[in-house]
Amino acid sequence: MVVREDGAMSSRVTLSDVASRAGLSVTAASLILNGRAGTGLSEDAHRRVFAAAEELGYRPNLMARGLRTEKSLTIGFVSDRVASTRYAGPMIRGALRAARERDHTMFVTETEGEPAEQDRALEALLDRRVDALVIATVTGHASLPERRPTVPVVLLNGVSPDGDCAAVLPDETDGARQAARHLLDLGHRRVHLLGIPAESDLRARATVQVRRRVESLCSNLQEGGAEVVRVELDSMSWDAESGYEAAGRALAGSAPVNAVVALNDAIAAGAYEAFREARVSIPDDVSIVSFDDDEIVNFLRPGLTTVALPFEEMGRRAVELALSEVEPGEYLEPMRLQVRGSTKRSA
Amino acid sequence: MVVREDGAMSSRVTLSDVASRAGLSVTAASLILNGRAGTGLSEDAHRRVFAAAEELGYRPNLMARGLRTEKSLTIGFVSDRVASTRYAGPMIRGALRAARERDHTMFVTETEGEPAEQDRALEALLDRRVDALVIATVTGHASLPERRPTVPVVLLNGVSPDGDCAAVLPDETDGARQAARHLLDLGHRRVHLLGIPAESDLRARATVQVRRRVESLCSNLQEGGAEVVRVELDSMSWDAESGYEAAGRALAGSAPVNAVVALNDAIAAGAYEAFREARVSIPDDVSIVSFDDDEIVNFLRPGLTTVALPFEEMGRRAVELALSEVEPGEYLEPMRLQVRGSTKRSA
DNA sequence: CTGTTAGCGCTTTCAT
DNA sequence: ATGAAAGCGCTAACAG
Repeated sequence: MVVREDGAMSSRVTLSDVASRAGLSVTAASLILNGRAGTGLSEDAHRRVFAAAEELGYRPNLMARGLRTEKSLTIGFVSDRVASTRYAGPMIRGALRAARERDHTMFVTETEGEPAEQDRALEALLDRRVDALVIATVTGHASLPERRPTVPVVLLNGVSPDGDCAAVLPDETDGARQAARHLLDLGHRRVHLLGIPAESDLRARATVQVRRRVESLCSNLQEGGAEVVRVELDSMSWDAESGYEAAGRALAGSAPVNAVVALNDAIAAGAYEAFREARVSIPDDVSIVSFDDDEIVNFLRPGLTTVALPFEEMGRRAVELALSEVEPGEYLEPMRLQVRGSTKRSA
Repeated sequence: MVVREDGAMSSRVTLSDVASRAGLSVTAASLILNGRAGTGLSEDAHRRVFAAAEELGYRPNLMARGLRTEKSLTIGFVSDRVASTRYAGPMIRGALRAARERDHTMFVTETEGEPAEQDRALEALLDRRVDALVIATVTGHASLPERRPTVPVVLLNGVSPDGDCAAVLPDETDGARQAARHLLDLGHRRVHLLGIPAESDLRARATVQVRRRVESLCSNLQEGGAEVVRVELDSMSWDAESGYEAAGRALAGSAPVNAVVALNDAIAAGAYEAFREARVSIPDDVSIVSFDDDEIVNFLRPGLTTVALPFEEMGRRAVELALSEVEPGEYLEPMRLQVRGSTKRSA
């Protein structure tokens, strides 16, 4: 078929090349290279096969193997905009690490939020016989295709409408508890919540993550005896612009602003700006804690105390669960409070 | 083999299922579904095959096809830390889009800068018979394995030591020219360069991109009749911290600071902070232009005028080149000056 | 202890 | 105008 032994015209070394060089059948070579136990093949045969494989630089053709074994050693990672946003990196990194540790390679696709794109992506992945699927979302709203894939599926940072799918989520309830506890421990008894969605939005549009964050924040602060001042946002988007605006409104309000929980880091960044302009010092005049531990906090002075989203661990977890064909249900990953310079004991 | 026709126990619909339902041979079914021209198969046969495929929900097994055709319709994307950094998103996104348009699915791997990891990743990808490889770097230093892969390879944002490989790079020379031109056009005749590497570093450690950026900046400014003040960084890293420090040093220097080029956005962000503290107004007292158009510029006020790195286009380009088996050489992607509020006509 | 044989699902000559 | 048969590279019964 192909001129071998000297590289000339050789396309790629195949198992039968190894076998013939070792003077054995392909079967024997296969058994030995796959370390199959209980096949009484001689020590010598082992040596010869390994030597031949080594010398020839043999590498198995995983498409061929997969065709036979029904295992491709690949996993599919489908995301809405994960590859694009700041949040994305850590999720993908965690997933990649977990996949690599298990000798799997990961396909990454991005659907840009289009459900039709998601269907296409899933088809493409299934056509390539991925062993498992991770469906990630940054918006928090996951959707599954009508016809359920035949391979294990794990949702990453989102829940399925029907909930009959494994879903990896941050433990927002506990994360928010930590934020509340932190301010209470510092002696604060009045807390402005920056970026609370309107009640109607909270019920209708907010993700379950946000809902839990808000609820846990309120209940923990109130139980701790603190007054809670809700400051809603003008726009629905949690960005620096609206954080700036909301903080300004808070300062103009009747209740003095001494402690603030920003619903995410971008809002906090905007609030920093507003406080600076108003000559309100962080943390002397006001303590501020927020959520995410976004990369942008590196640009804030003083350092922002924030509850980190455990995206990397989540990504890793999702792959682990997917490859172990786990049962449906929620898998919560702990959030961790990062204490930095923006919070201080109440005067 | 498998009970079909009613879904019970069926693993997945195969081409022979389609063929038998259409009352034809697999050959015919294959020919028809692949739209092979010149095979005089009847109109009716076509109809029956398409109908059968549709009804059964047939999807080809791409591993099987690939085994036969030696084409996997996949491409491998190997990166040092692309999936983790802010720069990464756009590169991956561009690559993903280009791949999708060409019906390819993309494997993504991350080597975390370890050469050994890169070798492992390349092996894994080659074992899965990717049709092409894109090797991306954010550090700008690409390295290729000893034994060159047999599939087309394109370097993304890096050059190979030996240069005998296609490489996609930003057109730094022209980007820097635009930045210089912009300040000159605004009437500035003294420009502080923030973040210039020391001469020795520039020669030894800097990437070709940085070298071109610096050289083009200097030569264009000088040709335009401007005085150039080089402000080096304390540390080698281009971050906000060192930008802050360097800007402070510039202000303390003898030459008044009226126009600044920061070598990247992070440095610019640090400079913003230093200027603010020194009560130096941007853009009234000082104009500032930088490079990258990083996401962080969203948090800066006034908006930062910056020369955008065309990462998305570069990612797209790399995939396009890889799939068209292009020749070695440099492929430059144009950079674009984004004018925002940080630059103003010289007083 | 080792080899023969039969596929995995697909494409592709080559016959008919 | 259609089908039989071979084979991509691998694994896994089943015989010797």
